[in-house]
Amino acid sequence: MEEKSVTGTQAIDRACDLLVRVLDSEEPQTLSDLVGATGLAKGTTSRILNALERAGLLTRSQFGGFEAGPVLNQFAVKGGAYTALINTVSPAMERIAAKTKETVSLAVAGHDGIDNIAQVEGDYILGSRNWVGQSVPRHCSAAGKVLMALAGVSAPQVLTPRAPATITDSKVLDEELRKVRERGYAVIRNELEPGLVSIAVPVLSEKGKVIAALSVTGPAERIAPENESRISSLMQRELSAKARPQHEGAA
Amino acid sequence: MEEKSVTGTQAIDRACDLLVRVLDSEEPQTLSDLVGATGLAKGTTSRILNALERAGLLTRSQFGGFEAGPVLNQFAVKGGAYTALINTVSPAMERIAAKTKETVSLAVAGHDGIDNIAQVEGDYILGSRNWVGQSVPRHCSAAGKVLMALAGVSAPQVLTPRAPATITDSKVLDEELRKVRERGYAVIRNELEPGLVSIAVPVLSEKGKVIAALSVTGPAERIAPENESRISSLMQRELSAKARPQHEGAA
DNA sequence: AACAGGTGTTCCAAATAGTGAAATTCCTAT
DNA sequence: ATAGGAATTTCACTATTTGGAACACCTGTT
Repeated sequence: MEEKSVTGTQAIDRACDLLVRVLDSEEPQTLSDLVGATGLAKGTTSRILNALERAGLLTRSQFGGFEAGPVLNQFAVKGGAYTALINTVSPAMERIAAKTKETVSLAVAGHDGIDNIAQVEGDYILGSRNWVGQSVPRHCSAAGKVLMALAGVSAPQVLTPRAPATITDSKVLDEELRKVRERGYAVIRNELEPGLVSIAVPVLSEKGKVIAALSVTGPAERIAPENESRISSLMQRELSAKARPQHEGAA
Repeated sequence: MEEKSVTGTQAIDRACDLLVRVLDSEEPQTLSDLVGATGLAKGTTSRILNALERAGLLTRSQFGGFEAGPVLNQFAVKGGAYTALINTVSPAMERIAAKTKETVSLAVAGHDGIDNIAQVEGDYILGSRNWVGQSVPRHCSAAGKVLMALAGVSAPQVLTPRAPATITDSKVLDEELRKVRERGYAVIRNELEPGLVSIAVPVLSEKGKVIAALSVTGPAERIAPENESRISSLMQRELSAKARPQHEGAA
């Protein structure tokens, strides 16, 4: 029940799997954790982890267990590929957060799901917590719908339910994506978590390609269906204002 | 001419090598680049790169060539392991930069060399450029000397010359490290680049372990040998002031 | 001190899985 | 259309990885 038979890389696939597991977990992963999670033989796992450590990709935490190694931490301080995008969009995010008082997030299509790469908190106490560095499924996030509808991101194979209203039928999802293309924005309501509403609009590159999605997230009680359109317009307006130098309204 | 015969991981070692090469280069690396650099067969290289791409560790740049993939970029926005350290030390770095007007850098022992993880620019125009995310050899950097002398970091196998005064004899290096332990700080002068002087002091964890090195770097013309001791004391003072709340001298 | 209990590493024969040279496909430019 | 370069796939061979079990290594316990 895996991919479509790719050969010649068993060992490397296993190594990658282990590496990614370690990177995706908050806690250092011990050998036994990883053996349990992957089902690999203990000896094999040990050998692979040592190879990854030797390459500087992993390191042993002083409390036991493996975590990201010097090469990756060094890569992280360089900033990664998303920095430019984040810097461009964050002024708009600040303005939207100031006006809506809700949490504003920026997301891109990740390897398996939607990756949240930046977030600005709103004023309300009841808001979404910081989920930068986390992934959510494509079919039950507003950003995911935008990226599937407008950026050619493919739909997940299986539409796993996450909340009462999660779309689990691919026909329904197709229709939903059609609506997103029509309106230019996407909404989720009780689809990811009960009571959670999120509205997302596309972020365009200079060449007009959809490269990311910007979303406003808050509780259903504060974001009524009749406000969805207003909020999405606000986001689009602030996004397209990003290029302009700040000389509006002053004097 | 490699390591001491580690077996059972040829494929993984090759994959790691390719991955690290891509991460360490600024430019996307094409298949042929990597074939040339590693000497692997074209088919093998292609297969490995595809496996790394499948895992989300690499991705194909739109201009051709491989670069860091979504999994690693996602890891990078989370911040990596050095963030806490950088946040703790940066106030001291700011103060030192303000007082010395020279560039101040924070470095840790990386996988192969000394990794620069943070930097504060001084006022002078003639200063070191931003080298965050870059590595320098242990034996010809002040931070490297500090970490070798006081943090148990091992000396490089071969002491490659980099500048007129680079230490290339391991006896001399041992003696130099003894001096570093005695004084509590390290200096390089024409050892990394002609005309470049750097003074480094250890950064301690709460438990008193040396975990990083802080250095001041500038041209030989501005940093005379008789000032080395003064500058190192200044750094140590500002570093140890880091814990104190700011209630000194006010009112 | 000796002993569990748990964690990580090394050994080894067996055969699976990776290798590389060459052929093929895929582009892009002319 | 066609040539040229770059990446991928093929395939027979065997070098390389594999996994179970034995071994070492701690850390806390009686």
